[in-house]
Amino acid sequence: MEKYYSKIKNSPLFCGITDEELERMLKCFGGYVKKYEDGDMIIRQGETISKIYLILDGEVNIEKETYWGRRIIIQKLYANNNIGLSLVASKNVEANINALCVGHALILILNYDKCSTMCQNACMHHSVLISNLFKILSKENIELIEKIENISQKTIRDKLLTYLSNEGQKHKSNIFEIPFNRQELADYLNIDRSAMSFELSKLKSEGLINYKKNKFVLKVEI
Amino acid sequence: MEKYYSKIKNSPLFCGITDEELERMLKCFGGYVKKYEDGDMIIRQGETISKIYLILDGEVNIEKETYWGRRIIIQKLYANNNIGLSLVASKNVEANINALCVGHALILILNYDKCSTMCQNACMHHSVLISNLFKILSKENIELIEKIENISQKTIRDKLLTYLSNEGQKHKSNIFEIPFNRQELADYLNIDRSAMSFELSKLKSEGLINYKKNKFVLKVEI
DNA sequence: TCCTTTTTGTTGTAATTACAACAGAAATGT
DNA sequence: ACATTTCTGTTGTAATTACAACAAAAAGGA
Repeated sequence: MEKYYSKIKNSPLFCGITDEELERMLKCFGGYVKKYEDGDMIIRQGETISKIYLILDGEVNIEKETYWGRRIIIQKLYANNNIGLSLVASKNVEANINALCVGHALILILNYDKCSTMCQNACMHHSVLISNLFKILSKENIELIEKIENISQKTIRDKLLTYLSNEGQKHKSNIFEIPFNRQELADYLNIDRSAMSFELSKLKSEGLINYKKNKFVLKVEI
Repeated sequence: MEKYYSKIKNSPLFCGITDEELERMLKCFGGYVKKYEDGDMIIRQGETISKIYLILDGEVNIEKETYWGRRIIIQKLYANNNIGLSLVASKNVEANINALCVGHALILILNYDKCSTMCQNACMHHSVLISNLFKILSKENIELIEKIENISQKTIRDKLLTYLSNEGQKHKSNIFEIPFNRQELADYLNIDRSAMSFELSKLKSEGLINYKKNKFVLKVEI
């Protein structure tokens, strides 16, 4: 557990909390680290969630399956991100997503019930933590709206250009790597993979973008 | 101002806060009520937001305009909802949406800066408020994911069925009113209005749904 | 009431997409 | 290095959609 302290300390979740406080809080919240392997379900649609999941290492896809069996990728999460945070606030809310491990991952798991009841008045750190939770959810909210913008474009071309432009702005650069392979990107943008590949080629041949595997270059201002 | 107290008191934002506390907090946060008319911009894309907006009465559309000039309706908000809450957490974040008044609306406006600095240690209500903020954002998060589910369906038919099914579940009934007119619903689901009308007619003729104006009846389990 | 405006429904056509099937490239394991 | 598997790109066709143009219905105002 101790070997993860530095990682945990630097997460937005524990931002503004000192080392000794952190140690006490982790005990208080029954914190432990769990390993997941490729394909493992960390959160399953329909479950009731009362734990806070913090990714220490690895990659997690937030997905949904349609009634007709198609996969929707809502977002991809990395180290320092929380999984399903919006589900712990209200008890009796069923998870509306699946959280799937991609490759190996290390997840810190905290008991939010203990966090919210035992510390309500006792811990002065509780207010720092809940303030952090608010900030984290705010960021996630903004990212979800960005995703809505991406997939709300009319054509495959517009979806790609909007997505790539947004990624460029996030990286503050015209050169960046995207976190998806082609099939994942298609499932994220809700389009057919082969049609997407075709459109990417077209954009490349027109000189608007360049790419090799996951590395993209934007040659235009959108 | 006093005449709005009962409305304000019953909002999720001030849940768990007593009457006297509320009065003190409203003064402390420089709270005031502002009237908006149809088409007024409450929040404009690109602005930096440092105020909390609480809808006391009326209807507000959260929208985005695409690069190509098309309207995207992200969500429709009503009394007791907050506008752009995710924007106040981090200063220097530019609004990624427009908030437009639909018809008349009454909005309570609070100064979040005062709320977060002055009360950091002084007010014990601050922690209640920030806990409420977390819960509100959680709910919004879940709704955004639901919207993503709706618009991620492949065909117009699937989008309509998914949307109507989700609305039915929310109302816990097969009979319910939707908050959108046809054009708004099309802009919410990112589809063409006329094509949507055509598909609605088809669903009605097939006996899967029934509707008249905004009142819908689901005749199947989805 | 009548007229005007707004909203909703209908239809045909051009554009776009999904899908399937396959080829080529890259990655992986032995 | 080779075989195998996974990932990416290409193409043709059927299905779906956007768009425009218009008709019908409903709502609102004088």
